Amino acid sequence: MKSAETRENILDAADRLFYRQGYENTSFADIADEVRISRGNFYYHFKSKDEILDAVIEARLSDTRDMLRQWEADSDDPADRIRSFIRIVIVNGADIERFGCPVGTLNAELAKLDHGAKDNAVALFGLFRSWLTEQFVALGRTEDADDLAMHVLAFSQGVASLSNAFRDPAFVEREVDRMCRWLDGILAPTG
Amino acid sequence: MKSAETRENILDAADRLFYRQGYENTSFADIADEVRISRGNFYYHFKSKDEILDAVIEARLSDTRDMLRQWEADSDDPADRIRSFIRIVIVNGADIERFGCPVGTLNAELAKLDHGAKDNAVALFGLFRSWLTEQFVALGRTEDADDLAMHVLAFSQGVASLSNAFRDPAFVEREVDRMCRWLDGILAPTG
DNA sequence: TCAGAAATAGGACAAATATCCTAGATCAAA
DNA sequence: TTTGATCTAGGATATTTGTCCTATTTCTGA
Repeated sequence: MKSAETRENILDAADRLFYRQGYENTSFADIADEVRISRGNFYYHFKSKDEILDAVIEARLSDTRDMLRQWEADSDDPADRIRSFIRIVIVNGADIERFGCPVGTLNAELAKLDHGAKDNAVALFGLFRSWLTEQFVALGRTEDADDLAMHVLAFSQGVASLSNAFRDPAFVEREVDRMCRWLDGILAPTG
Repeated sequence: MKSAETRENILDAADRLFYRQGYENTSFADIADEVRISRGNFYYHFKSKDEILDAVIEARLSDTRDMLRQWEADSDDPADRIRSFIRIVIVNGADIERFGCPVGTLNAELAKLDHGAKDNAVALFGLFRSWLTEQFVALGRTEDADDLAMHVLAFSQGVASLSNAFRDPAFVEREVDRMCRWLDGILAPTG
């Protein structure tokens, strides 16, 4: 069945273009050109632009789950896992400099468009949020685990936003270091 | 001369709509409807959409300078001034929940559009950055004043992004408190 | 091999949009 | 009051975009 492959190609191109150009600013023609497919074929696989967006978000959710699982596999230490998250802004530094955080910028755009898929995009944030919360719970911070998770999320969004604006890798590294020190402080409180 | 007034009205409407709907997603018709003016009249005052964007950013730069001056007038204490900045996310909380940070979201959108006005938008960030830097210098942190300024900026961007996603005022307050405690730590180091 | 289903191509179309153009209205100064 | 500049309205246009439709090609199972 060739269908699944074409669908996958469309999805990949849409994912990439939505990230780089934004959802609204990406046309069917853009995607079709990238996949080297006709608009007609396009509509055979996706009935509307909204449907592609839903599928793209679904794919990102799935990819994110895989990444989180990978981080879990990489280390049993919740602190290490959290550090894996903190370092995303370095690992994906080049893309973030050019296009911002894929989660944050999609969410911001959909909020402005008042688009129905915004909740799905928020679910992407939710994935990181609940995963980070789990790690903090595992570290014994049962009561404020969610607050700490949100703090770490906020860090990554702030760094991504300014990285996209000023394009200064040194700033990103400094903030990552600072965040890691903060995490160390969480682990071994001085009080 | 009625001209200046009409131009001002167009600018106000464009500013508001660009913030709420995004630049790309706001059409001339949208602005014209809001101002109750014809498209023709429109083009008498602005030759292109890009020209309006430039003017909007210019206006925001001017408004921001006024706000910073006001904060300077409100207190001679640099720490108080920095706290004024930190509290923006609460003062403008309602708008940020719905539309995100006007600076950050515009910047993100223009980066994706690869729009020439992106540098102007970054200048908006730059205004806050240099102002915050000045305050930290006044606090005696000459060496790392800019780093600290960027850290405070990153805070506001992170909080704005997540506020826009999750719409939780309690989170915003917690992060503001945390940031103020961090600032206190800067002022009176324990070491 | 062959019929029916699946997949693809590309033209057609209506709506939206940025921009242009021209005619009419308004206003300030002589 | 008249004249010329300024301002405004709205139609015209070319382009883009999302969507639909039909014809053709490719694949699959009997």
